[in-house]
Amino acid sequence: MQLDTRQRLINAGAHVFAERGFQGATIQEIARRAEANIAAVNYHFGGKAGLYAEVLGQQIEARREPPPSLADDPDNPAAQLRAFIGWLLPRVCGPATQFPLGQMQLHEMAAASPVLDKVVELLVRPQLTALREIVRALLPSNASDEVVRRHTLSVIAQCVFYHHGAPVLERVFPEVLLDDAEVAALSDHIATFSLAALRRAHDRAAT
Amino acid sequence: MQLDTRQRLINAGAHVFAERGFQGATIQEIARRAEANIAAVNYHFGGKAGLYAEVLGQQIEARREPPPSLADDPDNPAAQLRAFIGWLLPRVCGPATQFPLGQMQLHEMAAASPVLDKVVELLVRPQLTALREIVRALLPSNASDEVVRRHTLSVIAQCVFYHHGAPVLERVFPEVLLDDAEVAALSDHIATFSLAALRRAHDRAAT
DNA sequence: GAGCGATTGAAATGGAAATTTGAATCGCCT
DNA sequence: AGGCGATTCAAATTTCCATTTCAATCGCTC
Repeated sequence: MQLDTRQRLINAGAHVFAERGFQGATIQEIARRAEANIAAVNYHFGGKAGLYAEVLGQQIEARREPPPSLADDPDNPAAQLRAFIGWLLPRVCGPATQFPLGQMQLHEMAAASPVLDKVVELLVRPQLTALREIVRALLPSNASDEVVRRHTLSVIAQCVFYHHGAPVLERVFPEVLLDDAEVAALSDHIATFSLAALRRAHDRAAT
Repeated sequence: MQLDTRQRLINAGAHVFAERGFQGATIQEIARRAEANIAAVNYHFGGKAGLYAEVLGQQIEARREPPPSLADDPDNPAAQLRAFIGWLLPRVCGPATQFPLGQMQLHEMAAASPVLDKVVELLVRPQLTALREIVRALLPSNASDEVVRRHTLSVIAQCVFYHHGAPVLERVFPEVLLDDAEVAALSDHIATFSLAALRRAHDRAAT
């Protein structure tokens, strides 16, 4: 069945904004892909900015499920870390067509706009908070907030790298294809790598 | 002393392109900051694109020193890893005014252009190759290329994260100031974290 | 099927920004 | 000083794109 013009514009906008960012996108291209007239953008959304806001709102809404948190299984933080990474990685490094939000965020980071604040508060901060509690449970109980923060960011860094670094990675390692199997293997590697480092920090503090 | 117009345009262009990217930058602003006439851009560089290429060329040239490599001290790969991270981190997360190339690369990654290829070949690949040899020396000798690559990327990920993630990080952790002392502490953390993970991978293979 | 608000379409309008132009000025050499 | 190529300047010109306009069409109610 055929979606109405309004929704077709939102879908097309998601792809074009993801590819080119807000500035680089043209409503001509969006309208062409949506098989709609350019005037429809202004009619339905009041302008390019209105469409952008609407696209972002829908994208954020579409992936608002909470991440695995320590509360799910307080006695096994190592398993929770694996679960968290397995949950996050496909979300940040899946194909752009599947998760345009990631590409849009990348554009936002290069040219911050007010909507970046919205993305941070609604998406990034809850994820970071959940991960921090898992990491805290894996570190010695007297670890300072600063130490916990640095370890948390070391884990997150490995996950988002495959997203932020994609344009560079596919040039340096063109043979690596980020399909589902590769993402699963990566998720396993990142969890093992991080747990090894965290365990060692824990052991060292015990001596 | 006063630089000539050509060089003033390149310097001003570096800042403006770093802040706004190629698309977002206007030659009006560049000319204004360089205290030059907009026609000078076309006269000296043939256009905005020509100036961009020239800025990028100078920036790449300015930081072409080779990274610490395993050949410097083949018997102590752990120290080499520390040296490498201590070398790379200030280069990727220093202030934008000091290293505009980082900001420009971020813009490039969000909207890849032909010059990204140049950045990758001249800067990224040599650094990645050097780090890979260090990591290989820290892993069991029978580690596959794939395993070495993943561990290498886990190390790099932690370094570039503070650059790519800066706009988000300063919103989530506004209290963290990336001054020289913090960069040094981070460099130490990343090296310790990574060495712990690598050692553990090595020990596990030995059993 | 007539009327009417909601939507769509093609063609203007307007503004911002890159590029071009041609005259004015500078630096230097004789 | 005078000439000449290199450079700078202000003022067009052109291009690209968002937005507006207004006429045409659709979908629904009476």
